[in-house]
Formats: sequence, structure tokens, C-alpha cells
Amino acid sequence: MMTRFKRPPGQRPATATDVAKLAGVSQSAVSRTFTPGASVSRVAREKIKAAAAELGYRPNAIARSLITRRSRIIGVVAAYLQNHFYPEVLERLSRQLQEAGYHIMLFTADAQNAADPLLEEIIGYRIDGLILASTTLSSALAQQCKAAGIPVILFNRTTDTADVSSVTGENARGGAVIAEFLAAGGHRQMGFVAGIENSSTSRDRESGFYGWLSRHLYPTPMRAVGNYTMEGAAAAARELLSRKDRPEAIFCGNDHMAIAIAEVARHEFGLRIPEDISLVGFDDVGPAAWKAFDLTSFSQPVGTMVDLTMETILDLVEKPDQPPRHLVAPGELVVRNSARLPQLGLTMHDGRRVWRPVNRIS
Amino acid sequence: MMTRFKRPPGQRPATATDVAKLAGVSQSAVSRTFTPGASVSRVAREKIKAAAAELGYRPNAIARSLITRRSRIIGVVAAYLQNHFYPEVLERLSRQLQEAGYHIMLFTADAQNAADPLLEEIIGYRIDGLILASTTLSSALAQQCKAAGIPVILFNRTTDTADVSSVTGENARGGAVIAEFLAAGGHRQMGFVAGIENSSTSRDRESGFYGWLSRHLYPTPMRAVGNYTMEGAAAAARELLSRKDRPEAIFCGNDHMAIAIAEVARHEFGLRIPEDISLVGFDDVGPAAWKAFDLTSFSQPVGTMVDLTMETILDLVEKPDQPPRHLVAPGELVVRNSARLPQLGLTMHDGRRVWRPVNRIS
DNA sequence: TCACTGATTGCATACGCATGCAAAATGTGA
DNA sequence: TCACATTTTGCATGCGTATGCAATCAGTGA
Repeated sequence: MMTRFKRPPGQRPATATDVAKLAGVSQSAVSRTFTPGASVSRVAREKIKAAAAELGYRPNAIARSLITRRSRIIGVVAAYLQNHFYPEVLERLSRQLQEAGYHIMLFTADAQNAADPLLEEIIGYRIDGLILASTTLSSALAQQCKAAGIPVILFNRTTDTADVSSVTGENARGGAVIAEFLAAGGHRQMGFVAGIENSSTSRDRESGFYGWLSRHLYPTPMRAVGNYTMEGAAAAARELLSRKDRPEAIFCGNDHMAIAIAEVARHEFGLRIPEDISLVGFDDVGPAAWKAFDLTSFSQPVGTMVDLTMETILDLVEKPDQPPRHLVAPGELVVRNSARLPQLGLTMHDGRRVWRPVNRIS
Repeated sequence: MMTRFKRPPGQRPATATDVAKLAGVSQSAVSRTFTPGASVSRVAREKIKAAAAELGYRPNAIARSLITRRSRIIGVVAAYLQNHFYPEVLERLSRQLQEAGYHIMLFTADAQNAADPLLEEIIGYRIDGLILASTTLSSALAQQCKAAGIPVILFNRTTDTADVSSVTGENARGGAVIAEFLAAGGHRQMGFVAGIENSSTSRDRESGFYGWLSRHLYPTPMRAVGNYTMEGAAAAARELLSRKDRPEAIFCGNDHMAIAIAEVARHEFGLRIPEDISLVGFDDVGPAAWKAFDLTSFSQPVGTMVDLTMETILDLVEKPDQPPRHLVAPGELVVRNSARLPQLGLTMHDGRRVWRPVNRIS
């Protein structure tokens, strides 16, 4: 049998027991001192705090969460941080989670890396919740978490089965508004650069776009796939722009690709934007506002999306057995100068020029 | 005294004991099955794996790390993800840490938010190591971690006291090379936009730049502070460019600021780059290569820096009592077209056009 | 002063797993 | 076949903390 010795001077961080010994109290008293709302007398608390300070004691969150069954860790899965949308999301999520007393276990997934097996590990940490902000993860994973009793929320994506909560932008409506905007700008032959083809965002944006165009008897857009990467988008742009009947306007599946497409259009094809070709993006990320691009883009309100996500996930952590929510954060078409302007429908909103369909009663 | 009941059917995740009961073995056997290299017979292992699968069992990493005293979590502190440098770093770090079997606890610090108190919490998780990639954190924190026995490494910054390991780029040399490059391009009156003034990167870049210029009897550069933000840099640019004797060339403390400065120069002052003004950045982040900016920039090799960081931190985790290392990843001046080209010294290297001082024996 | 109430405190235990040790099972050679 | 070496197994314990319970303490009013 092993006997408990006085802790050797060096190495190991002080424990509650060490502090208790030094302060001449029980370990429970120490624990209560560091548990808000627990019952400790003022004098004891002072003594203990002093002893803790002397030993550099910090409660061991690992041990704590073993008992409380709360790790206060939220898993966040992000992918492809090159796309500025995600750093913006990550930064906001991080700040708000920190403010709410949670910590982030970050997990980045890239397209090639099979993400699921690694993610299983993170589940081993008994995280309190999981935010999936990656388009490339299997839906199976979300199910698995649900089965493991871990609250999950999909950020900027959905699954076919609607039983996992999600927060998205107005992908389908955005696509439709963009179609209408380009049409109002006088374009007939459109182009579309898809993102990752089996991602819900890309599919929804595409179907909104195509839907409006086909309902209004516009020619079917020319289509290429950019996979949400710059390289992919550049290739897609080359494909579309080198055609003799190249499109007059291109709806780029997101701003990240729009930038690459603008680069190719300008510097490889010598096209002026918007005189020779109109470009519209999606997300309204920071760089879209740079004068170098001045991108017209349907916004995804990162702030709102993150707020909704936080609210939902924290609620789910408290009360796990809830029906899934499917929240949609409203966006709008932020009009800059990468696409020809329509005559009607431009208004100012929150200091930004936006466009709203005019032929509807609103 | 509380008795151990059969676990209620719902809710709680299965434990090793549950699996053991189902498989008809001891809890230790289950533990060994999930511990690589432990002694379990093939038949037992099979039975246990089957039972585990049936119950959806995953070892509880929290409980495990309580015993092993290894959390397999590395804390990463990043700040200001707007600057593309950090997402690139984060993505690489994340991938490599994942491959090495570690998990990332992410912590983002913004300038205004006092980071230290929150970071203390993350120390409570008994993380195995900490990577500080934020310029705005107190040096005290690094010391504190060292005291707590947590290996720390500073990424892209150093402290005055050299007792904490660090990985940086060639800040001082880069500044000097940029000075020499601009001089070779025929410029005399330079400008400098500083980053965060008390950050080591900004200070080192500045002193390298100023040092070379003063040694070679060039006029003292005009100086403004951009705080490493776009807004700050835009304001700094306005300050410098609206002077009657505005500088012929500006060394922008990093690419992130250089982009903002280019925007202001072009769209607010109608200047052509590099005909009317030369701009040089630092970091060589992705957007620097975009044709819209085509930025000449001294590179910080993210890949190498991350490799060195990984190597160091993992080593430190294994053997904590080591003298601190101060690693410097070599960069080079990647020449594009945002600054006037010198006559001599341009060479190709790894498919990039670079510039090296010519008047030295190399 | 005493009985009684409420606030503090310590004891003992459990959280889920890893691991040293000894017992049991299996394998090996003669 | 048996004695011995080797592997496999279970037992018991501890990691550092939270918490129910009972015991103790301080505080109140008469």
C-alpha cells in the first residue's frame, strides 16, 4: 500500500489537499472556497486564499469536471481558415464562449483528411457541446454525437435529416435575390461557380439562383465548380471565361471564390469589373469591402449567426432533450461596384447600400 | 454509504465498468484494451471491443488524464485573426497537433480584453503546453506558466527576459534588408508604419530598418503607428501621405497593414503603386500574392515556424527541464510589384522572385 | 444562563480510468 | 508427464475534486 507523503517541493502543481494542510483546514473547505456560492466563513476563506496564493494553487479543472460531469469545453470544428468567413466566426465564437465561461477545443478539418476518426477523440473529452462549422463532415458524425448525448449544432450547414439543430444564412433566398439583382441589372446569360457540391450551402444558393432564373424564363446559367477554394475558383473562372459565349455575370458561391475569380478575370482575361463582367459573391466577408474588389455580396451576418449559435448551444447544454431548432439569420444584398447597378431598388441600410427586390409588396 | 447500482439505461455515457460487465471481464481488461501496448489476449480484446461497440463506449479522456497527468491538450493563444497570418498558423498548428495526438484549446485575445485572467483558467485544465501567438499578452503570464510547470513557447514574439522559448522570423534582418532594397530601388526618404509599439516584432523590424538607414546616412524615416490593424494602418497612411514631403517608399510593419495602406494610397490619394509610391510589407501572407496587391514582402515561413514550434513544444512536454530555445526561421524578401525594382540582386528561389543584398560576399 | 436556530466544517465517498502486484492461465521443453 | 517461463487477468488503489451528511460552532432571544 502506498502512503501519502508530504508533497515533494518541486514539480507537481499544488492540490487542494496541499492548500488545506497549509491553511490548517480540510480539503472540502478549500474546494468550497473555490466554488461560488458554497458555504465558507470569511476568515477561513481568507486563510485559504492566502495559502492558495502562496502555493500557486489553481483548482484542477480536469478533476472537477470528472465529478461535475461538466467539462465546460465546447468543441468547435472549423475548416479551411483561408476563407475569411471562418476566422471571423471563430473569433466571435471564441470571445463569446470565453465570456460565458467555456473553453474551446478546436478542431480543423481539411477536405482530404478524414475528419471523423479524429473527431471521435474529441468526444472522449466529454465536451459539453459541439459546434460543427465545416461543410465537409459526414452527417453520420452529428448523429453519433447526438447518440452520445452531446448537444450538436451545425453552423452554416444543414443535413438532410432535420434532427440536428442548425444555424444558417439565407442561402436559398440569397441566391434568388442575386438572380433578380443581376436580371434587374440587365444581364441575361448568367454564370454560377459552385462551392463544394455536396454542401448544403452551395446547393441551397444554387437552387435559389437557378430557381428564380428558370421561373423567369432566363437561360440556364453556365456552371463550373470551385469547391470553395481559390485554386478551384480560379480554374472555374478560366473555364467559364474562355468560352466564346462567356456569361455576362457570374454568381460566385462565396466571396472567397469571388476574389479569385476577380483576379483571373482582370489579370488573365483583361476584363474590367463591372464594365465587362459583373460579379456577385456571398458572405460579405471583410475583404469584400476592400476597394480593390468592392464586391457586391449577399451578407451572412456573422454576429447574428454566432449569437444564435451561442444561445442555442448553451440552452442545449442546460436542457439536452429539446427538439432541434433550425435558425436562419437574415442577410441582405450589400451592393458595391463589382456588378452593374439596376435602376431601381437601391436603398441605404445601416450605412450600407443594399438592394431589395422592387416588384414585390413589402 | 452509497451502493453501486446497475447503471440506468438512458443518459450517461457507458463507462469501462459497464463494458466490463457486459463482456464478463474486469474493468482493468477494458482499460488495457484501449491502452496501446497493454497486455490483453486476443479473445478478450475481441469480446471487449464488441461490448464497447454495443454500448457506444469511448474512454473518458478526462478521467484518463487525471491519472496519467497528461491531458494531451495544448493551449494556443491567438489574437486578431483578421490578420491572415494567424489563420494560416492556426490551421497548420492544428493539423500537426492533431496528427501528433494532441488537441487544441483555443484562446483568442483581443487588445482591449485583459487576456491574463481568462488564460489562468485554461491553466486549470493542466494543459500539457502552451503556445502563445499573441503580441498583446503580458510577459508575466509566460513566467507564471513556467512557474506552474507548463511548457510555454512564444510564437512570433519574444520577451525581454530570455528565459522562455520562442520562435520568430528574421524581424531585424528583414527590416534591414527592406531598407537596403528600397535604397537600391533609388528611394531616399522612407516612411515606416509601426505595428503594436511594444510588440517585439514591431520593435525588431523597426530597429533593423532604422539601423540600416542610419548606418548608411539616409534621412530618418517618417513614422506613424498602425497597431497592426487595418483601421490603424489606414489612419497612419493618411497621416503620412497627406504630408507635403510625403515619403517615396513605405515599409509597412506587416502585410495586413500594407493592404490597408495600399487601399488608402490608391483610392483616397490617387497614387499609383509603385510608380508614385513604393510599398513593402512583412509576413508574405496569402493575400500579398493576389494581383490586386502584388505585394513585395519579407516572408515569415509559416511552415518552418510551425515545424519548429511543434518540435520544441513536444520536446518540452517530454522533458520539461530544458534551457529555453530561441529559434529563428529564415525569411527572404519576396519581390513582387508594389515597390520599385533595383537593378541588381534579383534572383529566383523556389519559383519566387527574391532579392538579396548584392554588396556582400555571400 | 440555556435551548434553539442557522451557518460552518470535516468525514467519507464517488467520479472513470490506469497501473503495480500477485494470482491464474497458458505455453514450453525435456 | 511435470517443472518452469511467459502471458493474461483481476484486485486494489489513487489521481484531485465536489458534495451529502452529520457534527460542531456561532448567534439569538428569553
